[in-house]
Amino acid sequence: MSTIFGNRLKKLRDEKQITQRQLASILEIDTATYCKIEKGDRRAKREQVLELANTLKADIKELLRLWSADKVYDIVAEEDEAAQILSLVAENITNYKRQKAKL
Amino acid sequence: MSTIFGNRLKKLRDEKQITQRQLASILEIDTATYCKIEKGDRRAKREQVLELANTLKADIKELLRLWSADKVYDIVAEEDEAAQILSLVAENITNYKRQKAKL
DNA sequence: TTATATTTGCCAAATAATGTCAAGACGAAT
DNA sequence: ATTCGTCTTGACATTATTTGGCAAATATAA
Repeated sequence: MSTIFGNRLKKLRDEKQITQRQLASILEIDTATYCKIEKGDRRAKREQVLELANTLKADIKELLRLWSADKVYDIVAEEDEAAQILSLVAENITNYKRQKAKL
Repeated sequence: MSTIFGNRLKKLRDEKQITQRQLASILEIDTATYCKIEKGDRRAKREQVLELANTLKADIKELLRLWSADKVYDIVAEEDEAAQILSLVAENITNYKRQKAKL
């Protein structure tokens, strides 16, 4: 699994000098689970991302972006035309927005 | 759910004048299930995509691309910074490839 | 209407994801 | 070398999500 989010999380945690145990406690999960989130073995829940951003005084939008990126990465990394898939999706998103705006 | 793949599938099927029932039979699934795949209510399995491409004489890579795109779309469509997420992933893919090439 | 094709809702089975526990590994002391 | 605290890993139970089938409903033709 991808660790775009986890790596950032660890960096933030190191900067703030907080232990995994402390964060785990705030999220009300086992330290093992938190560890896995940081290592990319488990996915954080959306609400947990918000809680983490809050606790670490980090940019919520940035963390959510990284968190989503991990999910996307895991899907396209397995495909050989990853870049093309991404632009295809970008296209569709744009079209959808354009359509929505027209209404 | 997204229908990038399903729409293409229907188009191909219409062109070839094949019924859902026929395709369902080839995939060895219920027609209802096939219907859902086309409508985007169910996700086809990877092997089913291959089988479909084969049966419809369509470009396997194209179908796989659309199929993956659906999965990605569903993830980023919920986020407000979808485009940024996509480019972030594209970046990471590139970096990874570059790293891999260096070895 | 009658026949065929497509679609929907609901349920059970299969699969995947999440979390905990217990045990192990690593470092920095002492 | 042992102790202490932190971090990591693996196996397992629990939960959530996904999948497929059945039956009924709704089109679409003929």
